[in-house]
Amino acid sequence: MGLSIVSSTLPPRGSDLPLLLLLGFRALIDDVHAELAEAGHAGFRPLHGVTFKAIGDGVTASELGRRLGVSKQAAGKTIEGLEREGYVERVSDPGDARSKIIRLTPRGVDVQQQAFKVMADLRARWAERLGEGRMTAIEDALREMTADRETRFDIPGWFNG
Amino acid sequence: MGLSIVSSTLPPRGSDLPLLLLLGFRALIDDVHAELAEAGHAGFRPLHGVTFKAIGDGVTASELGRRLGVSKQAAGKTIEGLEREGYVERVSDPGDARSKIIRLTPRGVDVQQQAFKVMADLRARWAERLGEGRMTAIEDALREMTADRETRFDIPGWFNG
DNA sequence: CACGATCGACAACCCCATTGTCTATTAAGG
DNA sequence: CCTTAATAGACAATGGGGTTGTCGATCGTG
Repeated sequence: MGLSIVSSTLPPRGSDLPLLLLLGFRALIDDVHAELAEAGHAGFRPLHGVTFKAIGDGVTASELGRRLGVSKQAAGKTIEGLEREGYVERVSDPGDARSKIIRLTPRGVDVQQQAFKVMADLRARWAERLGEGRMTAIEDALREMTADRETRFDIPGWFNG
Repeated sequence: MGLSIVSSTLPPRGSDLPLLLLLGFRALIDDVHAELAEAGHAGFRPLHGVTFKAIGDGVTASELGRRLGVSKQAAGKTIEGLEREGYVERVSDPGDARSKIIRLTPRGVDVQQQAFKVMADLRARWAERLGEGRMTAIEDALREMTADRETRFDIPGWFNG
């Protein structure tokens, strides 16, 4: 009875690397958003972060949908939410009367800058604990192992299937 | 014009650690599921993997809902899907007439074993490329930095908000 | 200037998760 | 025992978020 925690299907040694990467990612993201919440951006979610990355310097709703792996209508809904909270705005494209360009507002840029700063701070804290050598070794290793992969932003659809 | 790729809000050095961890995680998971698809488990999604982890050696629908951070009804729906594909089964709890225990079928155990094996293989491939020393250094570092965090399974709700 | 493609808006639909309610069962205490 | 509070799972009603489909306006190309 007391051994019920020992599964009949023991995972082999070395199979926990994905979990470790996920845990590390989550730890950082959680810390970032805890800080953002204190800075007056409590409604800002991890998903918004990748949306910001997908927006970049400005995109149309259609293009954003493609990048996020959802329909343009779904992207439009996401935009509405961010617009309501004052993070993004939609302006007419002077070069294309059909398009409206979605871009970050000053408030949106502010969150992004703060997020970047917190991430850098957290990275520094990790480096302090691990040593700068080990820290850069990890980053270099991850860069090397993911060099052939393109950065994709369709996280929810990818994970949930 | 040619510089439009340079954003006006440059991310500071070191702020890409979360992205690197996410990319590494995704790379591994994508490779795992590519292999699983070839082994006759094409319908098996990343979300199913964390569900399996949450199921462990057997849980009730209510407990599974709590672990996944969703309602017990939502957990029930997820179970229905996995049941339909033959990965899990629900058996009456001999010790509690109210409960039905959800647990992996032999087919479910098979996917899990294969997934574990592929993960270990991928880890070995990484180690081959990076050197065993750097590989274990990464794992140790990640374990150290996430030691105080508990493993949670509420990924979708956590990320999407 | 004609034609096909694309943008965004609008509408209808659907899936999934949520809350609320119900019955059966369990566990704890008088 | 017997009462009472808590919990498991089934069922129903609701709502949000996503999808497809359609439309007029605009762009690009030949």
